[in-house]
Amino acid sequence: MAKYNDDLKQLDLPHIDQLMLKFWEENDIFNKSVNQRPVDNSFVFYEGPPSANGMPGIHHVMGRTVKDIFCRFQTMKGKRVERKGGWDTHGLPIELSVEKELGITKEDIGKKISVDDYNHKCRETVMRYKDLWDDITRKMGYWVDLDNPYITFNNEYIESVWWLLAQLYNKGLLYKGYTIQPYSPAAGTGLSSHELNQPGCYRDVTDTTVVAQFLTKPDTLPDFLHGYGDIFILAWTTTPWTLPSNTALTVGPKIDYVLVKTYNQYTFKPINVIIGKALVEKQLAGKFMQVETEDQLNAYQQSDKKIPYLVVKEFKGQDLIGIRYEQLLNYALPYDHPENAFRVIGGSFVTTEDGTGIVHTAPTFGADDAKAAREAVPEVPAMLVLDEHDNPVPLVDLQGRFRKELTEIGGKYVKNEYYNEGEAPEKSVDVEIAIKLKEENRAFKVEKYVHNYPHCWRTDKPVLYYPLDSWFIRSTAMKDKMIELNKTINWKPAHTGEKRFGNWLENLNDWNLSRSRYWGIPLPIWRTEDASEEQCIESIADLQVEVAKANEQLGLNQTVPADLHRPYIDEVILVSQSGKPMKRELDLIDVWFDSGSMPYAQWHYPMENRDFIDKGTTFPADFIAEGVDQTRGWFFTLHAIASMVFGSVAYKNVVSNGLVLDKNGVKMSKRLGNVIDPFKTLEDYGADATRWYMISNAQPWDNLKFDLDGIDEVRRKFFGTLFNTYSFFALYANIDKFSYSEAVIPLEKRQEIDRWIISLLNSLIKEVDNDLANYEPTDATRKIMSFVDEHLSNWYVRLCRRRFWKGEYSEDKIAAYQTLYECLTTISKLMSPFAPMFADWLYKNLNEATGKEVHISVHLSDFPIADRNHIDLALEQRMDYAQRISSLVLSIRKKEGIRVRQPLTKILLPVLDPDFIHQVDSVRDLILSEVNVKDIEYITDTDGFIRKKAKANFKTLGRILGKHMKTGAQMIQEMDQASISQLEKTNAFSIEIEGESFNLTTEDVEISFDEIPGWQVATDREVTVALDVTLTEDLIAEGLARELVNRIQNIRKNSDFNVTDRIIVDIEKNNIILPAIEKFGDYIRQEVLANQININDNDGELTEITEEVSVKIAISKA
RNA sequence: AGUCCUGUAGCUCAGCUGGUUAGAGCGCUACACUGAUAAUGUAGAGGUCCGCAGUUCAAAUCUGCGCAGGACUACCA
Repeated sequence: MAKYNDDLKQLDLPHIDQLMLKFWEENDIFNKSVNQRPVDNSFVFYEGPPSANGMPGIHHVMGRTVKDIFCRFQTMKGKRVERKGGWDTHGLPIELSVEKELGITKEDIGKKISVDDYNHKCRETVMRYKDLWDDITRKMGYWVDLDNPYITFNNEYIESVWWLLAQLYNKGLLYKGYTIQPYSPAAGTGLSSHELNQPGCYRDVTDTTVVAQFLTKPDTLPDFLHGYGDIFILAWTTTPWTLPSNTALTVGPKIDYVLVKTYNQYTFKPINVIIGKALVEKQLAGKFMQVETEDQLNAYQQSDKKIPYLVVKEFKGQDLIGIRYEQLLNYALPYDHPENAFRVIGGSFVTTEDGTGIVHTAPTFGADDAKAAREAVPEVPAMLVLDEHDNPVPLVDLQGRFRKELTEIGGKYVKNEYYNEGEAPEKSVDVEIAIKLKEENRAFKVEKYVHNYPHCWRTDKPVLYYPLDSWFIRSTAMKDKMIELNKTINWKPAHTGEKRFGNWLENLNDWNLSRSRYWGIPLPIWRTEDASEEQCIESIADLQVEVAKANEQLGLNQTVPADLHRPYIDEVILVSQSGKPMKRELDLIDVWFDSGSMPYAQWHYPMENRDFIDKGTTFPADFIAEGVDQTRGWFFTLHAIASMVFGSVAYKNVVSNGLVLDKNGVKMSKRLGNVIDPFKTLEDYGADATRWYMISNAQPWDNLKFDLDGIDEVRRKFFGTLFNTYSFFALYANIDKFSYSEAVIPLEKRQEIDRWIISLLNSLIKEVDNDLANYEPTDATRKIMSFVDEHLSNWYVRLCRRRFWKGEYSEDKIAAYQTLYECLTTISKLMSPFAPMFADWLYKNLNEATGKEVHISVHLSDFPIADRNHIDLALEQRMDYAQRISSLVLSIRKKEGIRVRQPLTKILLPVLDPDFIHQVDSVRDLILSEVNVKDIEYITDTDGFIRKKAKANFKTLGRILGKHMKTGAQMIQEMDQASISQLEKTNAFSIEIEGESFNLTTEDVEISFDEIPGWQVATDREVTVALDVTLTEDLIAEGLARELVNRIQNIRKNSDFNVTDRIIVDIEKNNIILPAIEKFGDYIRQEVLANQININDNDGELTEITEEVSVKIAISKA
């Protein structure tokens, strides 16, 4: 017969990994596991594409473990779970690494290196670490189809993306518009936030700053500001060149402001100014001096050293909203709704940290400004004027120069840094504007100020925040739909979806799609030069038609390029309806759009596989999982595209997992040298222990403090225990040749303990199934661990050991084998999603010996189904009693210093509830053998023998007693024995508090045992145990007999006897132990498999039996 | 700066809708067990449940304000 594999003498997880990986590959288990499930019963999973441009880290092992668990689980539940791998291949990191490698900068592209060569280099680089990725994927046991991955740079992929963009375009959701972006005039390009975050970009610079006085229009002032004459609002700026573009002032609605009477320090004219209350002292410092009366104020002379000021009024920002003011520098007016400009509006971003608490707002040059202006009702227009072609433009051109509208400063650069060396004027425009304002009594204060300002990493010159032309997706138009759809998604954890993602959707901005780069998906929009006509291409076929049309009408000879990337695609010229040539908009699209398109583009939808999406076979996903950092990344782009193009969610369940930190909770970084090498970890500890540790230690969405010692603990505690249990089983099953060939012994014919562990096992199946269905992997692992360790190993196996090694191959023995076998195979299935290798090793070892199931791998088997009929909660409860009673008895023994091998006569169990006796009686024998006591006696008549005590049940009483709770609890605590008896008998007791009477029932009072005079007592919640510790001669002899058995067994073991060898024992004569041999000789012989015991002198080992007695014992084979 | 998360024993974590001795594992200390043995059991020590205030008869749990750590987003007149 087939034997249970016992090759491994001790647990070696990395070795098991190797065995299983080889087995899986040779037998194509992954594909089989997918293909054996029906096509029409799919569980859709999307793989978020990693970039193979970087090395895989330990956090990838974490993320992929989460994915793998649920995919494997659903597979075992009968679902077909296709797992198409994918690679993210575009984007800035790839460009940067190529540039670094070639030693070039962006400026060199098209000069030192052609765009063509550059893109080729990107294409090569992007898969640099693919082998390492494939390797880690395999070694960690992550099942994903790496043979047919989607790759975002493939033409098919790009074509699908184009189609999606065209859908958006056709719905009017794609538009070209302005947004305020960091812009480098010297380089003539916008900068991404990534580029701004390069080291050294933010630098301290000294700028001329102005606190300007904006003159309010009296008829728009609120009543409380009437009667003071001219009132100015003070606003501070570090960029005076933006003042001509001012169209609003922003206040914080909740901020306190004051009206201050004082004098202008440059013109000495009396003025009234509005300023943030918290900033009065800061702005009116130095030359200024606070006074208390009008007289003191009026007494001011120009020659005085200090300028007095008087605070006359206080109010909230809210009260200022709506005030209109005269334009500060009237070079130009906004072309659009100029009547809505020059007002006070509210904004939440206003602080009183510095400045005046009122923000000069120039929507053309500040993102916050633009936002506040847009949100105001009515909208505040930006300072845009119409150029020669009637296009709206800001007052500063793309080179960073003022437009001609600004007369005397027109044509000048807004920053002196933008001039070529030696050409900068003495006075910057900032200074010129400051002087002008001073002269016009519009400057409250002008001073130099040092602040941190971003610089372009290519030109070293300051960045301008500038409205740039970009292509946008009008996601705001679909905001409500996205919010509504989001509510149907099951987020793990929920708050990531409700709060983090929900808030993000609430505050959604239009999606800036444009990137001025080279390596990415080109925007498929062609335009005429005057932008009057344009076309969005939705497929290669579409492009072919248009190219042919253009060739014909424009007399060209173009073909559709074989590669849809730049620069080839840029050379294609199309023709407009009116016959004009159209060129492609040079932008690439945001790489995030690439990855958000994967549900469709991975199948080259809709050019192929239309049904996959249209019939819902692969859309939406049932499940996706990535790091929380993808909330606004992949999770969003998937959601946005699905919502906008298909009106659907892209995924129904999403797990966002946390970060993997080092063991001290510090982020892993190369610099700190605390990075964990995933390859080495897997090699040292094996994939299963690593995976199990990661999942069981913390919920996936909590950050994981990764500690290698934790993996080792999991290995010892869980895998070690399970391995030992299996080894134990295999050892005896091989001896007895148990191969599950006998008929299944019905549960009712098995022992109580068998039914108990089977009951627990079925409860466990139910729980684990439930947890996995609800994306709660951590709970599931913890429950499996607790079952294996606490119940299976430390109770079932421990108590049943004798059944396996003792006696004939009886029905009871077979029942034990069947029971343990069932537990082990079931555990192998339950754990297989988490620990696929060990689980399969275990399953195969068991199944190959019995041939019970047809599957050659656990991963081809079905997930166990809990059998309700096998769950017996009463049984589970009484076994719990048994465990607790045993534990209490052992603790009394310990306290009394009585060894477990010393038998005792009886346990006393006080009983409150007749059912308790019944329950304990069924597990009586287990308890007695476990604690080596001969009998259990129940005490029901407690009066006078056992004292009871009463304690309030706060939960029920709280409602009845309310504020009298404290007094009531005290009174119940003090109930005497008679009162307790009365309550028990009549189920009624009344107490009186402050004249009020309350009727209590037994439900309101918890009664427990206090003490049994003269006995050793231990209590665990409602269970109380007393132990009779009297020793008789017989008991002592029996105890010694057991000591002898133990010593002889040790000698057997040390002498390397086989478990089945019969022996002869020689024991030196000793009067103390003689009674033990006389009275319990049979017992001893039976236990140690001795044919005879001789009392004689022998040259055996001197062996200590008790502290007082040592005798020589020799054994030999019979 | 905003949004969100986390804060319980030396360490890693449980603690459901508020209920009175706040738990587990590891580690530590002591003892025991020994045909699962590079295992195992029992016991012990170890906690201002981040702080403060509030709601309540009752707060680790609910509310507010802070503090510390982290993530994301935005970058500031």
